[in-house]
Amino acid sequence: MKLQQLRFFLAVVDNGLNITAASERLFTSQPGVSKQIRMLEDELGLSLFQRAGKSLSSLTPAGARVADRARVILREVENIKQMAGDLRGEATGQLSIATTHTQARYVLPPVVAAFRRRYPEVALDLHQGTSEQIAEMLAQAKVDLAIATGGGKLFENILRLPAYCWDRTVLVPPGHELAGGDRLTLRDLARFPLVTYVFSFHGESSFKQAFAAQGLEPNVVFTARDADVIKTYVRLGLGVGVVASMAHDESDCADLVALDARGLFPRLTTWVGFHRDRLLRDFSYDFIALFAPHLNEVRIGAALATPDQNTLDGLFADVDLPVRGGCCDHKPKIKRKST
Amino acid sequence: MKLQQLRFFLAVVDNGLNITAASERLFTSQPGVSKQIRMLEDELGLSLFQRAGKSLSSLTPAGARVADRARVILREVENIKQMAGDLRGEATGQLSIATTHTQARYVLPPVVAAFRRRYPEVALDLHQGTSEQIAEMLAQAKVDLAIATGGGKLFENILRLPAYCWDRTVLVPPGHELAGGDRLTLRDLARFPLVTYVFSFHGESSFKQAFAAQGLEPNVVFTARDADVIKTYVRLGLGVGVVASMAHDESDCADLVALDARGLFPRLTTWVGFHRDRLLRDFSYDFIALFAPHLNEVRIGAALATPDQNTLDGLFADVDLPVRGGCCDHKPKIKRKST
DNA sequence: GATATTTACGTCCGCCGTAACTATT
DNA sequence: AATAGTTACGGCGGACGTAAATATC
Repeated sequence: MKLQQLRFFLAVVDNGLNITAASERLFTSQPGVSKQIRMLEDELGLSLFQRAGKSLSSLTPAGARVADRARVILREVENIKQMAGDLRGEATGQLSIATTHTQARYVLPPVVAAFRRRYPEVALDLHQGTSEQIAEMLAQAKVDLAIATGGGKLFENILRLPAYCWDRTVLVPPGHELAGGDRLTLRDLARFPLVTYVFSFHGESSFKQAFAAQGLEPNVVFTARDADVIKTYVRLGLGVGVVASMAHDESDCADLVALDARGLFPRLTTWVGFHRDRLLRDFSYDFIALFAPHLNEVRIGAALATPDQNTLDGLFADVDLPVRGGCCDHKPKIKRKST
Repeated sequence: MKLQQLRFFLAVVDNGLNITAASERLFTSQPGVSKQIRMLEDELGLSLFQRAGKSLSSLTPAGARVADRARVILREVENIKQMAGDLRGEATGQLSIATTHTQARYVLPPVVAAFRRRYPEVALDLHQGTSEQIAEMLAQAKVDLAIATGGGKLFENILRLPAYCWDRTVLVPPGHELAGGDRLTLRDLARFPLVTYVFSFHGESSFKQAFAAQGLEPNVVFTARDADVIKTYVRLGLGVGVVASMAHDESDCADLVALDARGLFPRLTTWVGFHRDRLLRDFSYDFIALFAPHLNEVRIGAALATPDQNTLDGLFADVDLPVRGGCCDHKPKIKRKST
């Protein structure tokens, strides 16, 4: 058994059982892939694929089990290579991060800037996408880290570490009836056409739930993937904007009025996540620490030692997660232990 | 990186950093091993060994970490091969078991006989040794299963499944003062010279503790590794024998009197254990089930899913472990659930 | 007929083993 | 001197790529 045989085999599995596609991704010839797979099958003495004539129609049960094990092997090979880079003391390499527009546009810029200063030799790839796309990229190991909010079942086998919390902020044009009024209520909001994020599977559904809990039905007239688009339409007077608190910054103050919506909607937690079994480069952990200083080596080590995501909360009991918002950022602080 | 390079590397590590010894074990030439290791080091860009001139003096920290990962890889390769044997539906192969004399001589014979009837094509290797030797063989993956009693820290990373319980039996020659007397006490035993097992690190120390708890000091005049030797000396009138209850069978009744020692010493549990991460052949699980019928696929699966040996007890809460003794064997039974 | 896989075959890299050499005791 | 490891080198197997054949749609 050769590592290459396993690599070829998995490439075929991951490319819809298409040997030609797999060979192209592997930058090798198609007959070579075909042959190595036959040789692997011969050595193991079993068929990995169900064949319909010449083409592969499906994985056999045996093939599926071999594929699972093969993934472990190739992951560990990858881990050794990553480790070697760190042990050589090199600060070169690549760090790929999947995240949402809000993070990439409003939260990560200073983090990325600091990271690039510290690691000028590391190529940083920021992949932007929906929760589903982020989960997909992480599952396929196309990215090292994910930074997102909510997500529930999408992120199985992913270690998610809480980074910070945020609320929503309501944006209206200057002079709008809601501007300068009393403390905002959901009832107020329900009276106006709303402009907010596209509803995805993840936490955003809490938007509608908050209204429903008070017997209200929000009048959402327009949704967009990112806050910049939402703001544009709010400026046009199309409606009242509801965005993530981080998405409101000083530059908006000129022509938009931000209203505090804390308490109206449930507070959300943005996390940074990665595959439990994939070893990250040292600089990746540094990136995480730059992004969320409480996520230091010790805490991440403890989190990795916790087998289950659900029992992880206790680890962060002593951390007062920072709450981020355009005008009220504050640094994370560690709770004093109650005596 | 090639699997062979990892294999060569680990062989050197496991042979006292002696390349020649490693090459012999690998049935290949010494320069080949030397070269492949250099190539692995070149590819990873780091030294795996600390070299003193030409010879290897120690593993570098990097080498140690690579070795750990490499072991995972080769173990998974091994697992794939084992799995292939099962998936082919073959009932051929090898099953190596490390165990103690008592098990091999008194407990396993009927199990082995039944196993051999069912799997005539499987070569069964029984390796007999002390607890320490058994732990060693299991740790080095020289055996698939271990069957032993006690052992505490010796068996880290080993999944130990309780198989049955046993007490000690006291053996005396016919006509001995203790024969036919009242219920035996430790005080009685302490009055006579005793013949029992060699004290090892494991549960046997409970022997002395039982006496010490009553302020008694046993007079052990002779110790042996196995019950047959002990019986021989008891027959010679050298002293009173204290053996595992399984070690007394009908053939002894002619010239030895067995006295029930239940309650005098703590009850011991014999377990069957194997490496958590090593995949066993199907017939190995069948062997376990033959040995301890309550250790069926479901329970072993549940035990494998339990990350920690210490939290494993709950899994067997509903099992009434059989107690084995020369004259009072009984089958395991499942406790009725209390309503 | 277009697409996809296997078979066939020639090239070349790289692994292996022998032999000679070097360092260490 | 004996033991252990590296360097040198020739043989050979096997991996790869091109080209042709074959099966599938």
